[in-house]
Amino acid sequence: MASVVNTNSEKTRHRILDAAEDVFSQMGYHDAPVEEIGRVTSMSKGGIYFHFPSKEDLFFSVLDRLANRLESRINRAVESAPTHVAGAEAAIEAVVNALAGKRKLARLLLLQGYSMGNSFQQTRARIFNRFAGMIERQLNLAVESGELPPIDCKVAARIWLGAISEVLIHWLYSDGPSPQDTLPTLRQMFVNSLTPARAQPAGVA
Amino acid sequence: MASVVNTNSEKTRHRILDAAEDVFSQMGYHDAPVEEIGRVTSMSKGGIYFHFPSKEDLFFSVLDRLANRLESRINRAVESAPTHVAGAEAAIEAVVNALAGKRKLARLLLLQGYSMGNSFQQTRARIFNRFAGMIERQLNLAVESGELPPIDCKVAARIWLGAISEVLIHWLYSDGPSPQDTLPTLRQMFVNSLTPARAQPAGVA
DNA sequence: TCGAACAAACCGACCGGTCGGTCGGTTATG
DNA sequence: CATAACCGACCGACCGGTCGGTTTGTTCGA
Repeated sequence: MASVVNTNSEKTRHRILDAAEDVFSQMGYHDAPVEEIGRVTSMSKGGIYFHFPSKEDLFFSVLDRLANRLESRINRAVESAPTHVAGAEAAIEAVVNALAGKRKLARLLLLQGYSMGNSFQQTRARIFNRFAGMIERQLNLAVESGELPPIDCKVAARIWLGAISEVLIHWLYSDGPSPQDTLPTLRQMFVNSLTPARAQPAGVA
Repeated sequence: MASVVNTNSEKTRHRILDAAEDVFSQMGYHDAPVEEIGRVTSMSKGGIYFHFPSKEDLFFSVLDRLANRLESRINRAVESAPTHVAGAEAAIEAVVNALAGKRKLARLLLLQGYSMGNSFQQTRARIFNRFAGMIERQLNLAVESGELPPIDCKVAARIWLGAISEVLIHWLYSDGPSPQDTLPTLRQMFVNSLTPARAQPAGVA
């Protein structure tokens, strides 16, 4: 959170980014006219285009800022975990905790970009790869240190990234209870999935 | 697969749906002009609007048809499974198998709708709920029959729906190998996640 | 068997509205 | 007074949907 250059211009940039975060998360990329962001910022469209070269660029900046915040939060959670498995667990938990209760940010990160069309896919992939990579790294460490039996950490990370993402999205769509309620189950299944099961109780062939 | 009324009109509807499937999956909802679907169908925009009341309606029809096909495919897979756990497993596998190698359909189902904006969310939720419900039902049966210890089947189904969805999406973005290669890991982790783990090998607190 | 009469299917020019981006001009700032 | 910051009218392109009109198919009476 350093590197905050307090130029006036820099402050305005932040004001615009804040407003864009709101507007994009509520209306989605496509349905959010730049003028609306101007309205929230009390600034004209031209003013915004003075600070950002294009609407796409503005949106990407918003996403990057959000992803960075989330990433450092995850890192903090991972670092204070006692084991590597616990680290991976903590990473997952951190994402859920960070986005639960903040519908706006969750919507923004998980849904509202797609309306940009195919040029969004690259960015979506980049962001998800970052998070998948963080989980994967923890799993790899856990395997190397003998905490876990050898598994395909790449796929495992992807699976669990998808799991939390879908849990969050489902929460966004259906005004259900907080996704934090699912954390016990999520945690349990996560740990189980990484370690070989006992022999099945009474399974048929 | 019955109820195929061979009216000429009905045939044209199908032709349009086929074309729309192609066009939407390649360009996404928003970036696909109705005229483009007309071009593929060798029909004018007006002609298409004679058969469908709106672009949205057309898109929903395409999605429904696809979801129905997928659902019956899953049902067939589930029915021929020996146990309920195997049934859930088969459901997951069926989705992956059905969409692997068919990028077009996968893109359509998993990505290209979002560009419609907020009115898509309802439909997305409906479709995903259908599939989550199918998995959930199998898990419930497995718990009731004693194949599985009691677990939160709703959340578990959601988790695994998210897992396969993310695996597929990742495949769509990165020109990686077929997602069928991940099936062994997917299967293994799925089964493990449902049954309690052995005591951890050497875990710290 | 033919063709008038009617309807279903289809055409494509056009309308209306939106919105990203531009640019000449105006106001703050140092 | 020079430069950065900002304004907002305007341009140009796009596209969903409409509608008057043409074509194609069907029916039915003579």
